[in-house]
Formats: sequence, structure tokens, C-alpha cells
Amino acid sequence: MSQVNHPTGRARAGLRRSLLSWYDRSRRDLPWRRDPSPYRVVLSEFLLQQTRVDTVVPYFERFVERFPSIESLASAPLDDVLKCWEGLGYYARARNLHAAAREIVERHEGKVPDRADDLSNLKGFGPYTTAAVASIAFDLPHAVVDGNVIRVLSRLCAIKDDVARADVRTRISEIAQDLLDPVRPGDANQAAMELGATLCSPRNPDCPQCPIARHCRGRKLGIQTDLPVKSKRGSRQKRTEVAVVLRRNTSVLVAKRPEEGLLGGLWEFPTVPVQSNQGKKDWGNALSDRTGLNVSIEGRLQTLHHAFTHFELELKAYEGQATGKNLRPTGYTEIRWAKEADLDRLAFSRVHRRLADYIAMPHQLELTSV
DNA sequence: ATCCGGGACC
DNA sequence: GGTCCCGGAT
Repeated sequence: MSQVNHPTGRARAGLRRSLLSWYDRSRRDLPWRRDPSPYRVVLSEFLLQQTRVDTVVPYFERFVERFPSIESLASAPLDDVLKCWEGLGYYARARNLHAAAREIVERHEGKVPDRADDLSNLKGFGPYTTAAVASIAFDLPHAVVDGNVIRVLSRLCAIKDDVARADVRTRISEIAQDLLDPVRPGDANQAAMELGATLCSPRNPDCPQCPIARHCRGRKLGIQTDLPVKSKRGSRQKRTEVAVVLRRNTSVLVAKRPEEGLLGGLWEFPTVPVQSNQGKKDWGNALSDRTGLNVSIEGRLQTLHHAFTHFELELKAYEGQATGKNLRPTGYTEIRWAKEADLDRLAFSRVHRRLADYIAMPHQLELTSV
């Protein structure tokens, strides 16, 4: 059952040539492609983990402006990096990027290592990012395997097995490595991903425009839109939390989440999980425990919805009153009264940023927010 | 309203 | 295989 069903010999040479010449004609003009210095490649690849190009571009521009070099990134406080990352999601990536920059400065004289095994020892460098940086920054022949490549190759080779399986992933990696153009590995990798991101899209692949359509077994069999086969993700559970906006003069109470775990290191309005049989009294008690103040819940502001990977959050925001002086965070690393005008300086998750924007100007936002 | 796509790390 | 987010498509 190990028959070769990907292009070899002259077909492989033709496929490489068609893919690269399509890429040379059609590649998107992206900021990190204009100057693919190792630092810019590293930065772009971290930003691109789990995130689309269009979303990343403005973040990339802000990052290179704010942190123009590895050294400037390494010497910055993590809070500054998180602030720059705010709204992008998967905040562990920001922590990993920051840690990797520090490792590069401390152990590699500030130079991004130009060998795959050194790269893979850096924080946040998994198989994909290692191969991407090695090939794009240093022209080393390591094939990348990301979601785009999996889609392109499962179609090209008509792989009908569940791509969640480890053995199927291994097979796809081997095919990617075998097909990789050894002369221009960085461009060949980017070409494969670009093809997946543009023409070979998940729902409506534009096969007539595809430079390698004549090699594609999936298309020949008419099953391209059924590939790749992946096990379905289960339905997401729902969670409900209550957040409280506590004011004192022109300040608002905000708290910082622990560095590890969900939304690690981000600020938020004090929040507690709630059960359906609880009321304002219970929420106030829980928020008192969390903050060290004596909290009572008053009027409802808004209910916000937010989707995480494996649950959906319903966040009920209330105004409240607090008495007491001593702030004692529980389950937070820090808690403080912040001037409303200073909320912009702190890194919030999307959902708490929306709440912050709402309390700053409720009249502009109350009609449009959910 | 719901689903889907996208890597690292444990 | 579970934990980590958000935007865009449907």
C-alpha cells in the first residue's frame, strides 16, 4: 500500500517549474517579502501562526516600527509585546516570540541561527516555523507543512485518509520534502502556501487557474473539494461569566491574568464564572473574593459573546459598587485602579477591549454592539 | 447563528 | 489528543 502516487521524474521537474513560475508572476506584495531579513521572517512567521495574511499585515507593520530589531524586541518588557499583539489571539505566541528573541540575543549573539536544529530549539519554533525560517531566510531545503500545504498535497495526490492521523501527516511531510525545489526552497515553500491561500482554497478551488492542475489527481477524480478529509471538531460548550466595571473617581478597576493559560498576561475587568442558579449577590461575593474589595453588582451594561477554540463565552457586563481599600487579587497577578484614559495602554483580549471601548463612549457603541 | 481554518506545546 | 483566539464565510 506504499505505492508512489506523487509526481516523480520529469513530472516532478515540470511541477516545480510551473509552481515557481506561477509564484514569480502572481505572488502577493507583502511587507516581509520586500526585505526578507531573518528577523523580519521570524516575526512574520510567528504572526502568521494560525492567522491569515490580511490580518497579520498591519500587525507586522506596527511590530517592525515599534521593535525594529531582535535586540529591541528582546530588551522590551513583555507587557509592551503583548500590547502590540493585542487582538491577534493565541497570546502564547507573543510570549514565545519574546522568549525566542531573548534566547537569540543571549545564546546566538543576536543573530537568528541559520541551522534548522538550532532554530527548532528556540521557544515557539515547532516543525512549521523552523522549516519556514530555515528556507525563507536562509534558503535551506526544509519543506514546510502548514494547513495550506496539507490541502494542496492531499488534493494533488488524492489522499483520502484523515489528515489528523500522525502517519498521514508523516506521509504528507515526505511528499512535501520530495517535491521541494532544492534550488529555491524558500520560494517553493511560499509558492505552495500561496497556492493554498489563493487558488486552492478550502471551498471553491479555482482549478482552471491552477498552475499544477494537470498534475492533480484529486481534480482528475473530481474529488478536490472533498479533500482534505479531517475529523470533525465537536460542538463547543458554552460558558457564562460576569465582568464588573467598578469606578472610583476617574479610575476603573482592572486586573491582570496569570502569564500561563487562557489569555495569559492580559488585563481585564474583574471577571468570575457564573452558574445559572446564581444571582447578583453570589456574583458580588465571588468578585469580592477575587479583588479583596466588597463588591456589589448593580445595573447591567451589555452582554458580549466571544468564541474560543473549544468553548463559547457569554460575558455579562455589569456596573458595580466597591467599598474597602486593600486590593488583594485572587487568580490575578495584579489588580489596580487605572485612569480611564490609560486603558488604551494596557493589553486586553478582544472581548474586554470591546467592553473598555463601550464604557469609554457608550453612546456611539450601544447601537452597534451585540 | 454557526462553522471553519490555522501551529505549538503539554 | 486537549489547550490555546479571532475573523471570515455561510
